[in-house]
Amino acid sequence: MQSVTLPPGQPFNLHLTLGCGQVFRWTRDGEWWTGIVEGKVIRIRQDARTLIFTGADHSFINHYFHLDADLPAILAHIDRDEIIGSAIRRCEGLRIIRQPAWECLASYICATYANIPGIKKRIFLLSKRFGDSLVPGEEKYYSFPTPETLARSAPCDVKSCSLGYRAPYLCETAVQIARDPGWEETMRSLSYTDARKELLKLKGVGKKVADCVLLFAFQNYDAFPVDVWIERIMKYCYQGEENLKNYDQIAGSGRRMFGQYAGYAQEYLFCDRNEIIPWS
DNA sequence: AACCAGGGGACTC
DNA sequence: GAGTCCCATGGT
Repeated sequence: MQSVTLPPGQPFNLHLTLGCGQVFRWTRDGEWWTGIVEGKVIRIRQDARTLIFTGADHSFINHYFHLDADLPAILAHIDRDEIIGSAIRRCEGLRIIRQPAWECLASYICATYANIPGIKKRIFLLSKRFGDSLVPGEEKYYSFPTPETLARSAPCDVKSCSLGYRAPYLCETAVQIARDPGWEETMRSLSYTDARKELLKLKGVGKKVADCVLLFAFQNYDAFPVDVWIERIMKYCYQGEENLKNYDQIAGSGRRMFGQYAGYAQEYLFCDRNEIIPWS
């Protein structure tokens, strides 16, 4: 059992961070969360300013949960009005996780037009079917399958994982990534615009998925993914001051309004969606 | 530019 | 058990 103490003045809320829908491989049991990241089974709970965990080391926890970032400074950047201000108050301590790139890409391809419980189930089935068992004897913990494994699982019986019409997209993208071992490194060397263009070449990756991957896997904190909830929130709250008809207008407005940490604003708005949208 | 298919789980009633 | 919705994309 290891622990880290949060730096003074740095808010962190484990439940919000793991439960807000940015990651799909964590499950909560009371105060404890269990997750699988990069082939490791991690258990973690928060006790006030202390994180208690097994399965990973300090530097991993620090990096993964973005604890090295100055969250109050980030929130000060995006705190431009009462709506985001309320979201910040209600969701304070939510941090954007640094996700493994391939798993993030694959997960958000599977996440298209699906609800979060359904996404979690699909990712679990995919890992169970194609990943490696991490705790022999237990049928719960499997690594996320590599692109090579999925690419080989010809012509993709990935369909057995409730992926529906997403299955061929995931398989095609797995083939593409498997062919390009330097993909992640290349992506990290590109600008937001160029990296986005590369992502959009992949099957099953449209603007929304691309922006999620840029934000969650490649730390482009100015990316502003627009899903149905963000679209509703933006239209409900900012219709008067912005043109918000299509994806580019909404994402562009978000990026202009919230600046270099627009992605953090997006996560806080998404997290607070049930309070912002009165009929949800 | 605007429509529509596609698969299926989760949730509501 | 029907109806609706869901962190959208691809194709026409």
